Amino acid sequence: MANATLKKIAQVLDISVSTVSRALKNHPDISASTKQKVMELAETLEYEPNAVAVNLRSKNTKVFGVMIPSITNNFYDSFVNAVEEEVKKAGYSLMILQSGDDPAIEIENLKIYRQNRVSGVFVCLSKETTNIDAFHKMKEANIPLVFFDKVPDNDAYDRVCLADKEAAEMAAEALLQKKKKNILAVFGNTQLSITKRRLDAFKKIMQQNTSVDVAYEFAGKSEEAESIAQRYFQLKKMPDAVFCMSDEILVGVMKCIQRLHINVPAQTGIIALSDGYFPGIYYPEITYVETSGYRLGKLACERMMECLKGKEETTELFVSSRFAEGGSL
Amino acid sequence: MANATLKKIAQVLDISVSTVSRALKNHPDISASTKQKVMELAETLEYEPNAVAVNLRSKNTKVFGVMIPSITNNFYDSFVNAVEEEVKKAGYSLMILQSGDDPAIEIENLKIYRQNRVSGVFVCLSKETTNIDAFHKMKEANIPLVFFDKVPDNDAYDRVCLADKEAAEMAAEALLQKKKKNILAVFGNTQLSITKRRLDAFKKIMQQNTSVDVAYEFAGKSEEAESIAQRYFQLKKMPDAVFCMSDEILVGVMKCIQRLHINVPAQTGIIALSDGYFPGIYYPEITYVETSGYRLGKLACERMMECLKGKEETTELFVSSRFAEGGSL
DNA sequence: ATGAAAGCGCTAACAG
DNA sequence: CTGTTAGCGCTTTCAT
Repeated sequence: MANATLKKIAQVLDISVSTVSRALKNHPDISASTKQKVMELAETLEYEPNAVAVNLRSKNTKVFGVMIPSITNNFYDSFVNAVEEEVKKAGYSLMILQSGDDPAIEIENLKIYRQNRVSGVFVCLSKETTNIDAFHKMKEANIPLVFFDKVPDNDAYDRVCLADKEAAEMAAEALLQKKKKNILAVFGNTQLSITKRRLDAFKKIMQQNTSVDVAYEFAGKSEEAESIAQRYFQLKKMPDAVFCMSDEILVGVMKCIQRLHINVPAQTGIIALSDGYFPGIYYPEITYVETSGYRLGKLACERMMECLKGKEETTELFVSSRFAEGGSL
Repeated sequence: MANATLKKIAQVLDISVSTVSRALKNHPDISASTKQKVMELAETLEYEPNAVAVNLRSKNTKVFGVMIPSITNNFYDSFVNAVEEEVKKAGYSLMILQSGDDPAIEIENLKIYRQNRVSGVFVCLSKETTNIDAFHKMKEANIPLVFFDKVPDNDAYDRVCLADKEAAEMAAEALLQKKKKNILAVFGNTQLSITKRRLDAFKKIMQQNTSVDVAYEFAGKSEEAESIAQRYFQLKKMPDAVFCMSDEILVGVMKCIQRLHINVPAQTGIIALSDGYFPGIYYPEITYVETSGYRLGKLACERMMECLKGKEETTELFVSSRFAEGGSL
């Protein structure tokens, strides 16, 4: 007998709906005998509370939105994985919407979140987003927002980010320590704040050391990274190390390395910023500085929970980096 | 003025709630002038219907559940990606829950789906699931179920699957055509129905050709595949081709190939069953038979939509395979 | 063309 | 200890 309701139980037992409601919640007011009768009947009727009704009443859906450019991406995956794991403990579920890096869809999605009265939204901005007015509406609707990874340049919002600066610095220092002199550094889309932060930090370290040659290149996709690498490794003076800002770039560079049968680390060293999966699929494994989507997810959850508790001040939080020795440098 | 309601609009305009409701829906009964007034006010008040209330009333949440072992998996990703893309067109959203390959969590998750009165659930069984009684309850609750990939062995359910048989056959035939004589065939967890189907089909083709030597091995994870490959490639008589049942296995095998500096395809050929991303990251690119999570997602959606329209008979549907030449065979 | 009323399933203030 | 009542926001007969 599926889809039993409080009303049905009340009718069978000839008591009031509110008594049933309270009994099921183990309310102290209700007598033990009534409680038992109710509980038993609920059991046999396989009663399950209607979350939709509860939501309407309580004005709390216990659902978080997660908006990402695309779910087909290792980094966002592990973020989502962490968030799902974490919020489930508090009885929340996730409503995941992809923006496809399209600001118009992004706005659409926010509307869906509003209409569904989600308890909060985790958002990673699309590459194309420049105007964040649409996000103000969420504030007005009292829906807390926690931005992650691609975050707006605006102190009015809560943001959790990778420690891009720190990570890029660690990688740069590792390169210097290994006495690399002729480095190819491949970064991603220059539009992105994460690219800028990583680039600035990397450059800063490198500039302290004038004896090192660094070529800076930018690739939006794996294929571009591959052809950039191809170009550099065909020079008479091959790079003695490559820095890859992301997994996507690493994958492109490594394809070139395989194509040209370049020996790592003998002929050239490789270091990447990565979440950790891709560095492990190559031999030798790639040395990387961890930028963990998983830990970012956990941090974002912490922050979200604080928002729910009514924290007012917005902050920008960072996930620290970790150096992981592979064997490629 | 966020969170306007029909009631609020009605009060301001001094008309009834039902009129407002109708006006907003462009109901023919309502006069043009009233409609206009209502629409305008709704606009300025930034009225947005409360989906929760609508759901309660209509008993239709317009949310689908998606239950997968883990979201951190390329194949499920592309499945989810396709589903999200597709159902959005019909105004549905997704509630994704991970089972972590734990049957107990699976049951928990079903409960969450029931309580939230989702319109249907897409489910990929966990590796460990043997008893599917818990899924019967969903039927009783009138929540349609569409199983995908790891499906129960039970005709009472709707299932959409990869054409495992066909795909394995295509790969086997490609190996024969290339005159490979000493093949290492690595499959996944023997418990899984998908492993069985692929293995059976592959074996059947191979057995028709007695002059070919095939070693069958099984690996639960990438690392195991790697060490299996390692073992075989250290034999005096190296395999002249490797068949990889999945991306996970391919990744493991390729790591070994890199470690031992084996030349592909000169020294050994590689062929895989894959969704297409991983084969493309190696050089030469890996020849594979496509088993697309994306297309599976689309198919699953079609089936779900039919269920919603009240189709009674359950079916098992297959996504056809496609041969993709890489250069590794 | 519009309104009143009932109800989706649940909770909680108030009353007894 | 239990019941009555009201209401969350919306849709939909049924009247008028």
